[in-house]
Amino acid sequence: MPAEDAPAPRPAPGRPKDLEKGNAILEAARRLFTTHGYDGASMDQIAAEAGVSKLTVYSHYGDKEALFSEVVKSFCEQQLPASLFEALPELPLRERLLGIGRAFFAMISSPEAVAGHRILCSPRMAASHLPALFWDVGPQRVQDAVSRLLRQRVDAGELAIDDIPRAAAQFLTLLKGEPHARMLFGCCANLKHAEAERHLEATVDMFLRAYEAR
Amino acid sequence: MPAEDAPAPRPAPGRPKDLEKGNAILEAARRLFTTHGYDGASMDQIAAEAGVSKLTVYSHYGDKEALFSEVVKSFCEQQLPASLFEALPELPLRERLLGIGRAFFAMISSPEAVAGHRILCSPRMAASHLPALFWDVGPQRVQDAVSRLLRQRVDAGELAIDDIPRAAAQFLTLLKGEPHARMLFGCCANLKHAEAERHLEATVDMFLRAYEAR
DNA sequence: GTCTATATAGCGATAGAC
DNA sequence: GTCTATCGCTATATAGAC
Repeated sequence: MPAEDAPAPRPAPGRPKDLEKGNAILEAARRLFTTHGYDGASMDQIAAEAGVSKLTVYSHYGDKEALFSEVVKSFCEQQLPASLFEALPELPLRERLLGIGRAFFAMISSPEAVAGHRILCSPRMAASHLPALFWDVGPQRVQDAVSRLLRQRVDAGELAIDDIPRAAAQFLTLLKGEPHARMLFGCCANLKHAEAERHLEATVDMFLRAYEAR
Repeated sequence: MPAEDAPAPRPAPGRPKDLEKGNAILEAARRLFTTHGYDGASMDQIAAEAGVSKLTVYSHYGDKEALFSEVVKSFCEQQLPASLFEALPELPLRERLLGIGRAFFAMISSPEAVAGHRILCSPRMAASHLPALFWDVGPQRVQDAVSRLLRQRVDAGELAIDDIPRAAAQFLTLLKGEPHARMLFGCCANLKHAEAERHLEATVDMFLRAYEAR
């Protein structure tokens, strides 16, 4: 007997596949933006890659800039490694800094992160406030977390630092260093594992020579 | 007596105003590329700004990419401060590093240099070999010069450095630092003079604490 | 060698049928 | 809510007159 009174394979007749298609669009946009840049990824390509029509993209996200903004937002939320924000005072300082450095350097070295960096500081974004927004939810949060960690080690007498936020910025700047600059300019493929590890050790060693309590 | 045998107001009848117009095009291109980016500056605008026709631009430089390449080349040649490449061993080390830092930071902080950096690491340039070329004639040359200077001070017993090229890269990385990153992302106008000076001193002090011979 | 006018193509965004 | 077809605009690069 097919007399089911309300089988309702679609619970919400109004907008059945919204979320599904919305996520497909977001993923397609993330892929195409990171591989071809902002101008290089056309709304036609994004719609085709997501398997929907172009107007569906527009009805979900308004326009291209709003779609890109959503991509950046979701990207930042899933990128920051939790290990950066734990104190772990039981670990020796050098090991703790090496751990932070390893996670941070891996994060900024991923092809998607490099591509995102390139887009966000490109001339196309100069008039937008999105880069400044990204700075607050990305680099600034990391820097604050490192400042808190340094503060603890200073209080414990392990470090002698005058200006802690500046030292945190210096540490992160050194971690990026020449390898990250070369990646931005496309001068090299990713570092080999041994080279990256050598870079991390050299960074931590230099930082500790400058700031370790004598 | 007007009997000059070859007055020749035009020495080369074949192409009378070539160099003049060529330089006007180059200057117009430099201005528009640095203010509007690579894609943002159209060949129409460049031709109009230079006071010539668009076809003249094409006949002089071939296509847009070649024109941009010429702009980068001429820009690099006139940007590098000579003071970076002098040894000046009679100056105290800290003053010498501060001088280098001041010149280097001023160079990379100029609106044109920031705009150039943005363009050269933009996704639009990812497929080109121009960024790699720029790296060799720009950052790499500076880094080599700093390496030579550090080598002298190590030989003089003032510094204790294991890996000199890496230390040179660290010094330049620190000089760029957070301020330069913020400029790239458009998070701030130029630093005030006092802030920049404080940044330079903090950089040199940290570098010396890490590498000064004890 | 230089100019005006145009060919060709791609973009973001939208109107109307279902 | 979703799709096909198209508008309006701007770009690079080129053909033909002088």
